[in-house]
Amino acid sequence: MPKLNCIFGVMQSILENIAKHVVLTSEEQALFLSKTETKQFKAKTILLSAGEIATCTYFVNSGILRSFNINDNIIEHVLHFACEGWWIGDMYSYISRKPGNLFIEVLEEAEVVIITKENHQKLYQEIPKLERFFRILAENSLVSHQERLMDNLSITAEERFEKFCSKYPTLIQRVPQKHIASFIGVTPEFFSKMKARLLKK
Amino acid sequence: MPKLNCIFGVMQSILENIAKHVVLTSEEQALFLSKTETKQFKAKTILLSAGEIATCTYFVNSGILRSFNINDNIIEHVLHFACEGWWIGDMYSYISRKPGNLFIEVLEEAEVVIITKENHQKLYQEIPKLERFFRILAENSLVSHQERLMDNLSITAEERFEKFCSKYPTLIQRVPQKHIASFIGVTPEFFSKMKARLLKK
DNA sequence: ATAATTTCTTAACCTAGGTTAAGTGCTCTA
DNA sequence: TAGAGCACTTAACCTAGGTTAAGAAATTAT
Repeated sequence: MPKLNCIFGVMQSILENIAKHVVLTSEEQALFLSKTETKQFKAKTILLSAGEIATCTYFVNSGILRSFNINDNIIEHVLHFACEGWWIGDMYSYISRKPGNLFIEVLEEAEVVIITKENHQKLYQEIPKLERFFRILAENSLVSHQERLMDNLSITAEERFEKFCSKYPTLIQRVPQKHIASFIGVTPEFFSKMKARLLKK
Repeated sequence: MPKLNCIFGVMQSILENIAKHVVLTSEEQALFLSKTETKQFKAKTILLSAGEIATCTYFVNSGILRSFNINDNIIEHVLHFACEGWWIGDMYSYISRKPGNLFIEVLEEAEVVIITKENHQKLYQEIPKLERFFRILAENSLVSHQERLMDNLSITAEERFEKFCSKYPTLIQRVPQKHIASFIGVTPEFFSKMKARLLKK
């Protein structure tokens, strides 16, 4: 595996991601990178478990992660997928410093940029522009959660599935369909039934 | 109606709200207030309609507003309530500058602090600390939307109602129950049935 | 390759919550 | 103070999606 390429890829990618919303000088870029750590994880690795306090935020350079919770009936619910160029974490636990409800798991071997809460806060002090970046990130995420919330209330599972397909076409091939079912808000059995119904058309 | 008291109340309130997360000098406070406008609205006033571009964000000093959308079947879905000390708006439309899907309506006569997008952006330039404030606001809002999303997938309408009651005890007395039904994600008829069932216990 | 484990499918049956409709209050407004 | 809307309730009936269970297919590990 061409490690150097990967590392290079990562670094570009997270800086590019930031550059979408704020302009950092090259010193600031270097400072930012010095406060991050990049790691490889194999599939099935659990980066965070429910009950733990989330001390890090993750940026995915390659591979796929998911966040999910497990309710009293031992049923998993996928909150989020994150593949190349996406951020993921347990925002509740991260900002409140209380034990969270989310698990974060690697679904497909991944290279992940890790920022600890400590470093994150130092970065806010040293590069105030990052407040703006993470504000915009949170606002965009909020908008997509609002949309998903309304979709769960006002459209059918079939329509949600179609939306998912057009929004995240690559994910369908890459993650087990039971997780997509969960993200959409139906059981794997119903998802399977629904898929068969759609194929007949 | 003691207009001066009201105005004074508003101003305190929004500055107090900001003071929860960032410290402004009194010059900055004055600058902030100079970029806002406070207005009274009667119940049933529509501040924003679906299809329009949201050019303002609202902070509620008194009264109650709600945001909702209307789907193809002419059914309303409440996204949000906002009473004293809450912010409300159509974040999607506001940040994308595209026509939104939300209506914002006054449910109970209200005094509202209005910030236009233009002024908001000037404020970001003149008081960069506000980036931090609105970052934190967006992050908190994100967390509560994530929780609501998971609740809609993993707990029953009855449990959601109980959560609503303990989270927003004052709203139950003040808002027509059909809107609470909608917020929770059930029809008014089912809500009524559920309430009767709960009273028997 | 082969066993072991996941994942996916199918099908019969079940239920939370939706729909329709009719009736009973409210509460504004005239 | 009437009466025109709203807001709420009740009840019969309906359906999207859940549950259970068992087998088939695909992965993964040995």
